[in-house]
Amino acid sequence: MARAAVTPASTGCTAETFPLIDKLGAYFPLSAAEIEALRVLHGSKRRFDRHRDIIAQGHPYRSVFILCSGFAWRYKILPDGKRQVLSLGLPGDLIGFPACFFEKAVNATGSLTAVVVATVPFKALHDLFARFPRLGVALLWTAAGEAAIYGEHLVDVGRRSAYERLAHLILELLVRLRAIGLADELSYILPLTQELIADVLGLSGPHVSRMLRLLREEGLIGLDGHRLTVLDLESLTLLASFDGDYLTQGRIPDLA
Amino acid sequence: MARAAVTPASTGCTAETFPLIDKLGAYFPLSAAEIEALRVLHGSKRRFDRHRDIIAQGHPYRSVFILCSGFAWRYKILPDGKRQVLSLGLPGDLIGFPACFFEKAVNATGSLTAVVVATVPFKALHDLFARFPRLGVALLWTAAGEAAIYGEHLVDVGRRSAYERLAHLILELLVRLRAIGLADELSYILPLTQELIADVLGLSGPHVSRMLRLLREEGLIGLDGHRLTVLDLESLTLLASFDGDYLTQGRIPDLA
DNA sequence: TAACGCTCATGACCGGGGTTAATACGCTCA
DNA sequence: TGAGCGTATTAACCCCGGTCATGAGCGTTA
Repeated sequence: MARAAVTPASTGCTAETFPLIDKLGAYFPLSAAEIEALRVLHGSKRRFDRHRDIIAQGHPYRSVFILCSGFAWRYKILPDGKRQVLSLGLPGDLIGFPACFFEKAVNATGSLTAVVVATVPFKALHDLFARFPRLGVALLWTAAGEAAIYGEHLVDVGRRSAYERLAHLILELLVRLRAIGLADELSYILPLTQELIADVLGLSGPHVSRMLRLLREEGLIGLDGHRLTVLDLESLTLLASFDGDYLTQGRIPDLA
Repeated sequence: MARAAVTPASTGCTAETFPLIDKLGAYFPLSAAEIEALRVLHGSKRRFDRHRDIIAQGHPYRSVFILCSGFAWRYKILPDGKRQVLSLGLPGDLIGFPACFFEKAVNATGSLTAVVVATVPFKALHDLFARFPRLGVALLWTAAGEAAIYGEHLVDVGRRSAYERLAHLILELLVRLRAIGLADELSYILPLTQELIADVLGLSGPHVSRMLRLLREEGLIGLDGHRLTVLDLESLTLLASFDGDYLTQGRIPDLA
């Protein structure tokens, strides 16, 4: 399944596609009316350059954003300057959750690359639920998927060694990027700097560098610029105790 | 606001109350029909002794559980035996999420104390959404609250020292338990063993013991058996860089 | 009352990973 | 072509917190 190399510039779909619809459609077959309603939801699009705040901590938001293209991150900065990345947003992900449910956003969300987001007023979301309850369930389903990812990240940071964490993140990104057509069978453009990887995994920059070198020396991965290639999937999977089930959200409850 | 001492045996409401309804009602005023529907949802109750699995990892579930009384935890055990607690369930919390959206539960959920749970078939939840879309939004709201808690836990484990983590957890539990009437102004019965605290915070048992001693020696907390008392709220808050906003989910979107 | 198990306490040891700093390697932009 | 910045690499040092071990306290069961 060879694909043309994905350049960092084209991280995601174009502004004309609807990755969220693709994603929900994979959960259960959408009716024409549902698809149309979701399209309408994408009405007002907005572009951000890289390294901008889409959601600023402490500000009020009455909207959710659908990430149409590009990468985003949710993060928190502590008073002493330490930073922790809470989640990585890929095209098709909903961002602005949970911020929209709070008086003031508890976390900031920013663009990692240039991004296009569709702004969905909370009210529109609520109306959508009223008209298409199945879509409400579907959104709960995506929230469940995110919760599962959080869980693995907690295990990473709490109980895995730096070496294992890195292996786990590499595999998680491989699976997630592959699901949206942004990775080849065994390789992808790493959309993160080492500094950011460190803040995802609760490590320091230099240590990420050390562990990446080790993974290279052990022949588990190849790294050429930002192009990462998994060389020994089996060893990496074992090392990280990686079980991709939490990412392949295959369950289809009886909504017929 | 003095309350009778809460003994570990009576952790939560009786089987006749509906803490989830109280919780949602605090979000926005529920109609009589909505309350009635939620009551019906509590139809089939089930009791578990302490230290049982309510949800076993790898098994399929087509239900959500409302925790009516007692404490629960969601956890993951790694192949090498290490354990990480992913979340703590208090009365009024929904458990079985995200398990019910997966073919096989990705995490296990167990009872910490004796518990009473109401079993809610996924189908019933879906029907509820169809009839009362506002309740669907309300459930998304509770999911948002959980997501915020996860975020803080990630920051804890990733970027705070053991001492700070402990302070943060103590304050989080104070606020959460107070919200459901299970804590006094500044003290509560700690529903966890030190071993479990360690697995929540990504630490070792002995180190939790050391840090608790330090907190006591510094005069920040008192600990008599399992009764924990916050002696210096201000210092503790500063130390943990604790901002309870993420727990007081006060936002009421326009659902009128 | 003794035996058992669970939980907590505390000490000795040491290793993983943080910190700091210096250097090198590209980019982009003049 | 070089200045300047962001990013990656590598080394020296050392501390936080894990591991292992021992023992105490205490409730439960026989």
